[in-house]
Amino acid sequence: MTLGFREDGFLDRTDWRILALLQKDARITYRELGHAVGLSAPAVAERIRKLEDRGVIRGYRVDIDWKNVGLPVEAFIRLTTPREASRRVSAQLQQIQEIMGCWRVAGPDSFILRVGVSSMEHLEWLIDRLARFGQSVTSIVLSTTFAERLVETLPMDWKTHSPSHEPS
Amino acid sequence: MTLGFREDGFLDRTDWRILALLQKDARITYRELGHAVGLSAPAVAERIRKLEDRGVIRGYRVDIDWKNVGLPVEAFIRLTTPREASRRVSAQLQQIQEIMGCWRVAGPDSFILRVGVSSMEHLEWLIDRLARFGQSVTSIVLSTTFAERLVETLPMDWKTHSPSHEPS
DNA sequence: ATTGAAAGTAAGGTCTA
DNA sequence: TAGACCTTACTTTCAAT
Repeated sequence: MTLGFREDGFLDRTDWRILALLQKDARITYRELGHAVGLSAPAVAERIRKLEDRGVIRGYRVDIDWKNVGLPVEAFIRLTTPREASRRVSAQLQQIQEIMGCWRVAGPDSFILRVGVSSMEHLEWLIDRLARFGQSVTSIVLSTTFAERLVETLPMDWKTHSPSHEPS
Repeated sequence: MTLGFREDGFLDRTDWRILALLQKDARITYRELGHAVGLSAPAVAERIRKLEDRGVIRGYRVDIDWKNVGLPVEAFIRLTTPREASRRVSAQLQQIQEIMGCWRVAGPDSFILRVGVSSMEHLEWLIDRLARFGQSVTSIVLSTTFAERLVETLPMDWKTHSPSHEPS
């Protein structure tokens, strides 16, 4: 049975299969993609074009292992700044090359930063550099369980089963 | 003139230019890439193959805007678990679809999670589900300054200028 | 379905250690 | 001379009208 056109109001089952394959390998050809989902290459290309137009697909990125390019130390830094400074701080944080990701968050912290550095000495330098924006707390990454989950469909079962029913 | 063979002991200038272009668009053709860096397509393909073999390039991923696919709420959750439980917890966290990224960190926190959910109610459910692993602190993302920096070369100037010399 | 573009393969040239 | 790196030419596969 087919089932599942617009299951979630947005993407049908074929769209999700295409997205799953593109998450694994964004350089896959339309032909292979079509073969995998049972469509012609032009049909797949058209679907992908629509996903791009709708803003679902933002682009395609190479996945670089920074620890193999001289940035072996990774950390999260949460930064607390004076509330009124956040716009200015945000602009300045963008100038700092070591910051790989930067999010403004609600709560006592102002920003969460994901950083990549070449050494502990380098990290120390970075923390000192951030000091003038406010207080920071650094958590050095010991290991990455996963940095990017493969999402094959929306999590939809959460309403049906209660957390307390799960096995320990 | 060429210049820059193994400037940093790892990648030469051409490798970095290729990586920069692949970060912007991982589906760019070898021909375009070659044109941009002044090489033939097979030469570029060969360089990329070597970067893959060396583990610098891990793969190619589609960049999906999850807020356009039914996951409008993003948050970071730091989770503190009993030390001895971390291996078991790590395995169980992988089963939770809502967790988009999961890192084991040093310090008082055990894990940092990046999650994507469909609603505040969904987030509440997730937090409850995480409760049995230990204590959690949730920071809801207000805005993303940037989630993935374009890295065009290694940050190498950090040793030369002191943080205190920067403009305010 | 046809046609141009891209990828993959093979053969050969240059430079350097 | 061996190897790293490049080029051109050719064949096969892919994308798009």
